[in-house]
Amino acid sequence: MNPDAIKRSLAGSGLRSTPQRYAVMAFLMKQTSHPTAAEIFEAVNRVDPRSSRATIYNNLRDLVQAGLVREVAMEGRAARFDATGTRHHHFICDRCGKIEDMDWYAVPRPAAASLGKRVLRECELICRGLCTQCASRRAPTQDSGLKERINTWKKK
Amino acid sequence: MNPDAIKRSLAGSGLRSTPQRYAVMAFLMKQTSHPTAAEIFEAVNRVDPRSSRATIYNNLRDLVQAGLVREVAMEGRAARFDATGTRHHHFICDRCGKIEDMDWYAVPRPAAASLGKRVLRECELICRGLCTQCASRRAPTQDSGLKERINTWKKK
DNA sequence: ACAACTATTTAGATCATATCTAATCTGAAA
DNA sequence: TTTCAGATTAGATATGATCTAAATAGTTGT
Repeated sequence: MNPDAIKRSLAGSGLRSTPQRYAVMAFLMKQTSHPTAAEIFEAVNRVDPRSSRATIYNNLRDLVQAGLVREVAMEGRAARFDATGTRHHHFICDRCGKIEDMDWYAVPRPAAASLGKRVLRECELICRGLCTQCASRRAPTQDSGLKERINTWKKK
Repeated sequence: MNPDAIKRSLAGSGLRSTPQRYAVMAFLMKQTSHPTAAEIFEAVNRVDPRSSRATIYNNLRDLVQAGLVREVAMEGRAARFDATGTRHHHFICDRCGKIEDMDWYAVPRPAAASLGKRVLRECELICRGLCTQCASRRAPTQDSGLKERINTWKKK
C-alpha cells in the first residue's frame, strides 16, 4: 500500500496524518505477525525515534476505534494488533501464545431469536491449539515452558 | 450441582478439594454472568473470608488448566471466567464490556489444508455488538461512556 | 492416631501492561 | 499566515497478574 492510500484512509476516518500515526499504521500493514504495543513501539522508533509510549497507545486506540486496526486480547499476555486489510480468523497457540491468521470463511450467525434485542456487529472465530512449530516439538518454544522446567528442577 | 459432585470433579483433575478452591468453583458454577478475578475474590470472601488474592489467581489458573473453567480475555479490561458446564458461544458488548452466553451451535472448522500441521483443540465464536441494554439507550451504561461525556464536557 | 510428604495458602513485594496528566506542539482549514 | 482543535510528550499513576518464601493443611502409609 502506498503512502497516499494510507493517508487517505486515515483522513477518511477523521484522523490527521501525523508522522507518528502514519508510522504505526504503515508498520502494521506490512506486518504479517501480530505485534504487541511494546513491539510496535520499538519497531517504529527504531526507524524514527519520535513516538512516546503514550502516543503508540493513543494511536492504537484511535485506529481500533476507526476500524482500521484490530485488537486481539490475550489471556495473561499483552494484547496484539493487526491492520484489518483482509478478513481472516485467528489461531492462537496454547503453548507459545503466537497468533496466526487463518483463511477467512463465512461463519453462521446466531439465530435472530437467540440474539433478541442485541445488535450484532461481527462474529469472529478464535481457534486454539498448537501451532506448527509447537506441535512438532516436545518442549514449548517460549517462556511458559522455561518456567515449567525451572519449577520441576527446583523441586529436586 | 451438589457439593460432592464438585469435589469429585476436582479430584478427577488431580486437584485437592480445599475450602478456598471449592468456594471458587461453587461460586462460578452458580453464576450466570462472567465475573472477573477481583469480583470472585470479593464474592468468595464475603461468605468466608479465607482466600487471599494470590489463592484466587492460583485456583483460577489451576481450574482453567484442568478444563473446568474457561477464561475469556478482554481488550483493555480484566479477564473474565466461567465454569464450562454447558457449551456456549460468547457475546461481548462493545460499549459496556459485559459478556453474555449465546446458545451453542456447531461452527464449521477450518479446512485441513488451511490448518497444515497445526493441532486444533477448539473453535469458539466471539460475537460483538451492543447488548440489549446498551442497544436501547443512547448513553453507555458504564465507564467508557462516562469518560466520553467528561471529555466532551471538559473541552467546553 | 501419628508421622511424613507434598500440595496449597498467605501477605506483601514485584512485575507487566495500560492509562492519565497537564504542558506543549502541529497539521491543515480558512 | 493565522488559528486552534487535534496530537504528542515524559513521567506519574492505575490496574491486573504473578512471584516469593514461609506457614499451613490435605492426604497417604503405618
